[in-house]
Amino acid sequence: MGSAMTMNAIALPADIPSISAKVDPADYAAIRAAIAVITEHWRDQPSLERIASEAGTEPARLQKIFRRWAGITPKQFVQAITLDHARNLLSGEASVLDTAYEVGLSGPGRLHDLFVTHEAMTPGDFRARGAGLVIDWGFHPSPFGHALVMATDRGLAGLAFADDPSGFEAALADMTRRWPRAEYRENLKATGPLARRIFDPSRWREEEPLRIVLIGTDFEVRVWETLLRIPFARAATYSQIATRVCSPKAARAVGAAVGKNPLSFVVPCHRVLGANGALTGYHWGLTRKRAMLGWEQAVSAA
DNA sequence: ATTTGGTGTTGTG
DNA sequence: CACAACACCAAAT
Repeated sequence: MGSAMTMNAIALPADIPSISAKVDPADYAAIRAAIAVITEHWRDQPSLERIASEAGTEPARLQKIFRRWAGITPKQFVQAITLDHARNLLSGEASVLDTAYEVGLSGPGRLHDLFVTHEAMTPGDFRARGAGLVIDWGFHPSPFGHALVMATDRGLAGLAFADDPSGFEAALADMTRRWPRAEYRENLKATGPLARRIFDPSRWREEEPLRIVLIGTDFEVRVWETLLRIPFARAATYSQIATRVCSPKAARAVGAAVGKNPLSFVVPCHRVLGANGALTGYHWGLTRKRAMLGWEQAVSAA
């Protein structure tokens, strides 16, 4: 970890507002450990006892909090993340993206998604107009660890993750580095409602779309827009996205752009897999990517 | 199983 | 302007 960035004095308020979902976010640490174990050993279908012991938890407690988090048991989760299953996410039919464009973001019979309206800001715009841009930020609990929410008055601009408070500084530095000219201020009052809404599917409403601001190059923004068309609990490959945005050969360029997505989860870069169904990479850790995919499977099965 | 060669975009000098 | 780096991919060892 580089220490050139001295981002001291991150105030940690005592009263972190908790999200209203049925998930107790404090348990994510145990859940994350369990998922890490599962990720390592899913090939040999580990038992609940083994998962719990290797994760340093009691089986009964793990069963309970995991179920509250995902709606399914750790054992079912093991089945949900096998390679075969990941391949199934990639479309049975033509292409998830093709059908998404035909049907629209959310059609009948398809799960609702986090409705989003976006406006793009090119780096040029940002430099010119964003000279006085103020970004409010705050850490909030989420089903995937502590979430760093960053917002402007024009909408949500950044979403990052940290496993525990010791990672806050790094996460914040990672994000502020992307828009060096902006002015940052901690403001939980502004970011709290966004955090609550983003991670609670029951609050996703078509009538009140979530406003987001995409700050990136032309190409990057086009890639991120395409990601928004991948339906909930489904997945697409890098080359499918490349075909849509540019040329099928551009898969690698797409990978680079996907990796720079500043709005993880909201812009669902976790739904992009390699051509063989393997999870290729994730800026905030492959474990978290698996957690998000598994969580979506569980939520959509309900 | 691993290696290789072809790719588009971006950041750096 | 050139060049390396990249969350890729298919084909050839």
